[in-house]
Amino acid sequence: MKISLTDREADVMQSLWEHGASTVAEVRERLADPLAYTTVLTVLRTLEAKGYVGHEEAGRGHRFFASVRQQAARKNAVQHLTDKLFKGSAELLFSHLVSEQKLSADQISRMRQLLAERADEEKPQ
Amino acid sequence: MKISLTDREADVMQSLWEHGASTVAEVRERLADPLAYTTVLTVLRTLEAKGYVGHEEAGRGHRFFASVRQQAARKNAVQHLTDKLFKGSAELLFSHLVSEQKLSADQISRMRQLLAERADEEKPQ
DNA sequence: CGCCATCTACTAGAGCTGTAGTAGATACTA
DNA sequence: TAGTATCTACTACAGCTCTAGTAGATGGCG
Repeated sequence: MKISLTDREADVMQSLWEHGASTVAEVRERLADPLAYTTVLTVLRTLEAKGYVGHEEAGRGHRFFASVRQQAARKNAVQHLTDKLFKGSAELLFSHLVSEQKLSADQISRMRQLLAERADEEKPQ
Repeated sequence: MKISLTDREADVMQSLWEHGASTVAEVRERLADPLAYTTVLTVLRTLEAKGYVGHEEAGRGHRFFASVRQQAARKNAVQHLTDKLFKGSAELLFSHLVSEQKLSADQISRMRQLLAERADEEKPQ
């Protein structure tokens, strides 16, 4: 499944991924920007129409929940970025990250650790 | 300067970054999708209005050129993605890349190399 | 019971994106 | 020079994004 989120949709999905099934009011409270109640509802409806969110009855109102995993959305977005600006090369994106982002020594060492583990998996003995 | 490109704009910019100053016809030929001449021109005009592209007279027509660097556009895009889907953490994006993208042993070793160099710079002795 | 708060559904409108047509200028070509 | 190709400028329009208002249902409170 192809997942593509607009900026605002990403904000809302983030809220659902982090806090689980939520009412409109709850999502709204958590958003950094002050939006009208109906605005948040509209975004949720759009997300539902796209199939990324579902809802269940909950007393007076609805409770919305993410029906796609964050991992999947991330993967799609990274793929898209890679295609559009890094000629489809994840490695290019990677080296951009390493050279452009200001990384602390700690971060670098954690990344090296990750890669080392990864390399071990690839080539067990 | 904040750079934000739509999908189609990114295609066009890519063409300019790769091949340097170009006429509309040249850009058009290079695009993967078959677009009308005027469509390409419109995109270039939009890019110019946004300040990402400039042009100079060239005989009968114009020759357009990128006036922002690819590096800058990439940085902006990565930053945006990081903010929207990775809670602002470049490290999180990184570990996603390592664990989700299918990387060859070669790629992993090149990445490790990169990080090793980087680590040396951080902590010279 | 009548009022107020809360909620969803529907509607709306401005701005951006993507694509392209038409008009008019210009230049090459027979 | 008349015709054709090429180019830019201007206009257009559908679809998406973002935001929010209005109407109408429903439930709690005094």
